[in-house]
Amino acid sequence: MSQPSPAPATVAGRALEHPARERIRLDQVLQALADPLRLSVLHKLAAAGPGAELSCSDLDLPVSKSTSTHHFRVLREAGLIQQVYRGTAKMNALRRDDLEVLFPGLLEAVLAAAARERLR
Amino acid sequence: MSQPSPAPATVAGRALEHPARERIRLDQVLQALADPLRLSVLHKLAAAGPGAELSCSDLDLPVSKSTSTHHFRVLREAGLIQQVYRGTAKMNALRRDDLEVLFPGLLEAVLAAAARERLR
DNA sequence: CCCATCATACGAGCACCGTCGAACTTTGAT
DNA sequence: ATCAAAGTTCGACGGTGCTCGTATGATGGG
Repeated sequence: MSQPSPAPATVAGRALEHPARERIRLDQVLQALADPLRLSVLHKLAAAGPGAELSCSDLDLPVSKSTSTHHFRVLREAGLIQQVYRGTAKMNALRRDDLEVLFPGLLEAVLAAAARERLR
Repeated sequence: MSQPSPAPATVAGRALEHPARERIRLDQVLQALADPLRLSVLHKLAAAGPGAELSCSDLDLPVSKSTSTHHFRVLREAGLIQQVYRGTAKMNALRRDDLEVLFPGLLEAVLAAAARERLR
């Protein structure tokens, strides 16, 4: 039953818990969005193009590593990003499709709003 | 004791502080949205039609009066709602236009997302 | 094999948030 | 003038969130 990892070939690391699409909760998503640091992570991921993968250190947050880990976990558990181990690095990607199916236009609107505010 | 309140001519009550459109901050908006209770307030206001005014008690939140006051203030200070005294009641209305100018599609997307999740 | 690198876990501190009850103010009606 | 209704203010309490430092674990290269 609970032995689902017959070594997924692609990646050697430990598994990371992601909420299935149907389990993504709006409250959690909004909560995750309501932090400037996390918003900046989403912006950078979006700006890197669709399907782009950036490592945690690539994103270069102005906080300690433990704090960084904390924010990435919040984003992952809210269902906003997908994380995958690649060597010693952990790669992050936006869950654009899942979010678009669940809450059409939401991510776009928020990112656009952030971009717009940046230009004031 | 301090202020005899020189009668603002428009309406009998004293004035309430609202952020001007240009002073509305996205972080504050998202923070305000990230609470189920406040989200439900916005939903009810939106459902009441454009320009609709509902009193605080009309919205009938499942919390004490002081808590209710707190949430309405958060919404007002974030720039999401406009409040006006009308007799003993305080009327609330969505700031649709201002929000649409600042962050096009954002409010719609959030409300639609909430509605969609309600149907799961 | 050892080590540097990337990230996690844990505990702690601190601030903020959501909640309440009680006392008060303002307004309109009896 | 008195009273009831609608909100506000205040202080308090508990929970949660953001932050850090230190110690720990996994990975890949020399």
